[in-house]
Amino acid sequence: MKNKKSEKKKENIKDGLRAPKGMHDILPSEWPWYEKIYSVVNELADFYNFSRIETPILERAELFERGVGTDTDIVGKEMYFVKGRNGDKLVLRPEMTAPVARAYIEHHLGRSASLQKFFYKGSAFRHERPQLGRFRQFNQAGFEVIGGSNDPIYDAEVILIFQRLLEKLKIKNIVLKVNSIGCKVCRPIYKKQLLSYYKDKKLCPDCQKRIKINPLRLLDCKNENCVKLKASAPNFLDKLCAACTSHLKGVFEYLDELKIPYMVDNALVRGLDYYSRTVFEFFTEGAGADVGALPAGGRYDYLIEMLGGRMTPAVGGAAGIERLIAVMKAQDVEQPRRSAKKVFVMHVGEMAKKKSLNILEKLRSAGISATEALGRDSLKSQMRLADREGVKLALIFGQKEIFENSIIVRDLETHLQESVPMDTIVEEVKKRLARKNK
RNA sequence: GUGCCUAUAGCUUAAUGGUAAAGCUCCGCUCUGUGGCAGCGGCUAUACGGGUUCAAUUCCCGUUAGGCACCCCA
Repeated sequence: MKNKKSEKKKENIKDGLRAPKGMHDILPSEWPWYEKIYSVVNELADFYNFSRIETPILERAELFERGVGTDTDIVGKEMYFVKGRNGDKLVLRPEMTAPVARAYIEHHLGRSASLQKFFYKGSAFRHERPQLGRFRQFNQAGFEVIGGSNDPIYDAEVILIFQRLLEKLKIKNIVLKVNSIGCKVCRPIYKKQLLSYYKDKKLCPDCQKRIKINPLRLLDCKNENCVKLKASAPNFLDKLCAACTSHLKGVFEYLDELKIPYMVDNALVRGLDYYSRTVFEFFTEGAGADVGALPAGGRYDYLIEMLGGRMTPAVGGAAGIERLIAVMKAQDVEQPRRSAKKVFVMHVGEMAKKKSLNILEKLRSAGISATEALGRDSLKSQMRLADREGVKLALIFGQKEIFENSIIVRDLETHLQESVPMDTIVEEVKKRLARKNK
């Protein structure tokens, strides 16, 4: 029925050799989206004076166990383990804040300046079921402010940067949710109150787990019954200690000053152990893909200490690149385009083909990005390709031009062409390219 | 990890219990002297395994992969 060849082919490609689940090739057609986002991130980092930091993709498992917490899903069930030859327990980083904190301690970065601002871009890995805007390998860009004081103005600054990021990417219908999850003084007290409130209530199976692991999570259960219970549960915002209350108030004041709209959401609870006080998440509302949290983050005043450093206040957040792209696509943000080559060198005949190599190099060394189709001999097909790529100028070179030591410069937009001396080619091309930009 | 849905060419889609059609793309030619077009020709598919059947791409089961929701999160 079927030939053996095709069966063999199938086994190889369709089964064994595809990319691992939840991990994707970023193909040339996708790169303009990434590049657009990264260029905005770089620009913001520059404007707001954040310096780039890059940490290894592998870290010791212990870093996340201590920093993020073994009870969290991320660390408890989603880490990829990598065996070191010497028995080291390494993991693919599931997030980037703990590694940055580790680097901060390890290199005594707090010594060179009391306040440090970092940004990073890179992949993180979590073994979870892939979904819209959620992958096992995903890319994040984050901003962290470490050291200095715990002034709420830094919380506001981090939020501001992500607000600007979303604006610059033309993402609409942004909703910013802000909450405080207290500090080590008031959180335990609140947890106790929450537990005693829920103690004899009937909970959904999920919440029965939550109450053991992270009682704060009870507040964002979607189960109908649990939602009802929540209504009369104690509200953390009423129970914050004085210091946390005034800190949160400070954040609100700065956000007001910056005219950044936000809503207080006392059900907003971040999953990682290191957060304290301010937590925030951006969402999109209504039209557009619901891909969960967009940029999100919060304050983590205890993390550095938990990792063995000295008590150091810090606040930061991260954005998932793939989620931003998913939302941009869903909201019909215009696809960023790879900038087209401006100049196409065309040849007619063998001799011209050979000589056009030098013409190309001459242009390139003058800083002009030039392309060609030296594999095609028909001028028509070269023109067709140039047209498809949106090239501005065609330089046509054949027998006649070799003889005259000239070259034809054709403007593919105006359809006008003229023959110019070969020696002036760089100037002529520059002149014409500049003309377009006025 | 739990649940639901899906699987036909590179892409998008069609059809059928009797092995498949089209558009776009790609390749070649017309075409070594002028582009967006055209003409002609070409490559490539029923995810995998099993079952029912004279016959399965079609019906059933399993696997795998993908999608979506939950959980959680960027």
